Amino acid sequence: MARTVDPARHAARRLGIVDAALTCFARLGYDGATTAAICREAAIGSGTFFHYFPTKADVLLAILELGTAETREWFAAAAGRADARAVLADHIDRAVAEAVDPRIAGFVRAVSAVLGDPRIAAALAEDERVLRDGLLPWMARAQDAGQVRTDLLAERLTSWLMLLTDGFLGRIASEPAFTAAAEGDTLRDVAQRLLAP
Amino acid sequence: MARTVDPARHAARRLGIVDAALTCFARLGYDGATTAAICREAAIGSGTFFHYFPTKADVLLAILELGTAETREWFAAAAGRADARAVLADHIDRAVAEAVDPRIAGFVRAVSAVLGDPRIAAALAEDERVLRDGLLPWMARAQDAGQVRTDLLAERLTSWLMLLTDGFLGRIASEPAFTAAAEGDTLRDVAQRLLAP
Amino acid sequence: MARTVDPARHAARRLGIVDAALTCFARLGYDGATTAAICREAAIGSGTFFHYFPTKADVLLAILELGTAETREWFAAAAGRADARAVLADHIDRAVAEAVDPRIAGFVRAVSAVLGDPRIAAALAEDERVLRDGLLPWMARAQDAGQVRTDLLAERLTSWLMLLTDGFLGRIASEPAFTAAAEGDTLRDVAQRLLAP
Amino acid sequence: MARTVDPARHAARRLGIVDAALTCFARLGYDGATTAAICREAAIGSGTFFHYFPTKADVLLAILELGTAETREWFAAAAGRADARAVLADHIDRAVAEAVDPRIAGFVRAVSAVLGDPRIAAALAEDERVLRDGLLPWMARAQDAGQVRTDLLAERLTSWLMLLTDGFLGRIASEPAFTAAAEGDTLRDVAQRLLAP
DNA sequence: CATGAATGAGTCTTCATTCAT
DNA sequence: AATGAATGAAGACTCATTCAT
Repeated sequence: MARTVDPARHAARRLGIVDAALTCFARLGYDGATTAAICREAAIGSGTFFHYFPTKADVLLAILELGTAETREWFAAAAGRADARAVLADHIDRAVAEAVDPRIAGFVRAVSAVLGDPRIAAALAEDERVLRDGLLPWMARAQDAGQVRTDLLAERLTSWLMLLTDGFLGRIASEPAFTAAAEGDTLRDVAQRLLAP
Repeated sequence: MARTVDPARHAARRLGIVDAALTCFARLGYDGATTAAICREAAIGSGTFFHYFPTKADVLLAILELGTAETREWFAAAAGRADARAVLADHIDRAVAEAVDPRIAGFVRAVSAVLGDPRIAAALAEDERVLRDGLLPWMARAQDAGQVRTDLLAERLTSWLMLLTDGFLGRIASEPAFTAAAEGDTLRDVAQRLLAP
Repeated sequence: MARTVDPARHAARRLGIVDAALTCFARLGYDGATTAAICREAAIGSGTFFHYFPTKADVLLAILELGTAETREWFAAAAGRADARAVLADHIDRAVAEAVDPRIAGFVRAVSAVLGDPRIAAALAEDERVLRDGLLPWMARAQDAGQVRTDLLAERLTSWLMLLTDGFLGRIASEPAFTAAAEGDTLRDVAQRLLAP
Repeated sequence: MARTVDPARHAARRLGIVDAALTCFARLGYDGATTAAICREAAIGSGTFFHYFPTKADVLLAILELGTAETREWFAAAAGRADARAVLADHIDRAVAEAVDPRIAGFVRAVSAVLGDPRIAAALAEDERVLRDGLLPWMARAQDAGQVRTDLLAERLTSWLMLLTDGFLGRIASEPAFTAAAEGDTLRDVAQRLLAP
């Protein structure tokens, strides 16, 4: 009776749950997304759910960590590029591309409902930190290169850039006519206006 | 036959509950803010809470409606002013002033957790509508006066202005170092950059 | 400061509450009839209610005791009559007459929901006892006079007579077409058939 | 993939809850029978209760429907019999047999406390209807055969027969000395006297 | 005397989580 | 590994009752 643990199968199933949870969190909010609802969406039994995740909060953590990892990779890939301003522009593009998945905005909203949980607050802070740490050196370099304004510290400029992309997501969540596809160009323009020397 | 109606006392008590609820919602999120917690904060018994509000959701609605009413009044007071660009600028100032209460940002986050409730979704939509309907004519007038750019429709420019103020609140909620006091001037500057022809 | 306690006014008000309570109990059942509902029906404040009755159960007790007292008086008035069978017949007539108030049947149902309360169980038992003690001697006398069957003890015959009048009330409560007016004659006939030697 | 559905086990457990609820309703009335009390009686956790019944009212409905189904079956089995009067007599016997479970009378009382709930009112009306619809044709046939009196319409005679069996239950509930065993014969006799031409 | 605002004990119900199969 | 029946802690809300005015 050779148990074929098949890690690929395991990972696939896990991802299926993560995806179902993302859908449910986005649609119903964190508390509204009962584990039962997630299991229904993932077409699994509740037992299976807790076989893959010890806690409901852990799926949310997994989603957050997935995002954080992607961000980390994106900046890792950017390492070595020469044009700092271009990296910042590409970051905006990436934010627009991400916002095309309509669940993202809803999910971001859902997360804020659980900031009471310290693990989730930590994961969110980590996500912020990775993004900020990724952006900050490029912002500084762009300043050095005279590509962006220098009347504000790189730290604050970075915050404002993040304000822009976060606000972009928020608008998508609350205004049906406001879509990533239609407003992406304006986001690029506004970021340009924000950063312009 | 001494009627103890005293509407002033009633209103004061009601406001006390609203205030306690705002505090709790901001700190704990909607679901985290149990009615018990709100009652503790307001220093009342649970019975009293439900004497003033039929439902937990109704306090939240009351808070939202208070905000909507304030917005309505603000625009009512603005009616008749001549300089449209100045009205828009004052709106930004108002947003900054409002964001000085650190609970506001947390509250805004908490609300999004309950969008499943149709009454709350409606109240939030109404809040948006009142703000948008208040801003839109001024934006249009400012365009006519050549005070703001005309390459984007007034509707979209308004959305972007709202994106900015919402994002401002969001940043305050998630970044301790980002305060209304310190960043208010930058908000004014960025709005200026957004709108500049 | 001569306090005019005016006992008449007091009694009238008390009776108003009793009447409102009877209406509510009949319509809503004991638990369904909240003190708030009774106060609304009686057009008084909740404070006034508890000014007249220490407890919700006490109004119900008052209603029961009113009924018991009436029964007691009825039998007191019958004392000295000669024709036992006629007294029994008149008792049936009285039961029919009472059942004309459509609230009675509903009230009887409502009471059974509160038999858990020992005071109410006692009051109900007392009501039964008074009725039984009132009927029993007449039943015995009627047997002695050869007016009713003697194959069953007077005690059991009395129980069966009560079964008939209680069942009559129950039917009125559950079958809209079954009214005291329309079925009173049949009740008299069936009682006659029950008791016939 | 071992499915633990085992419908037999499920049905058994469900029945156990129904039985415990019947006991509690009979002893404590509907409102007095808290879900906690029922769970204690059934030796299950509160969660289990709501795993089987969405609502406390639903157990009561289940009990009622069980009774209605039994009645339906009884009349289905009687279909085709020749002697209508004998069917009516057997119905009386069935009523007596049913009344041997001392909880039945208490349960019947408890139900009347919840007639405010439209679902329960409907279920009770359906129960009545099934019984009446079952009895009526036999009563009519018995009249045609000259086995029962014809001075009252079959409908009214049926009501009176139901009055008798309901009153029988009521007496059992309120008079400890009045038992189904001891008074069953008298019920048969009184029914005979009621129906005799 | 009359009132109704305030109270909190007690209820039903939900839902994340465990565990035997 | 996968399942879903069982669990009980926790929460929203109701309502009889008290008491200051």
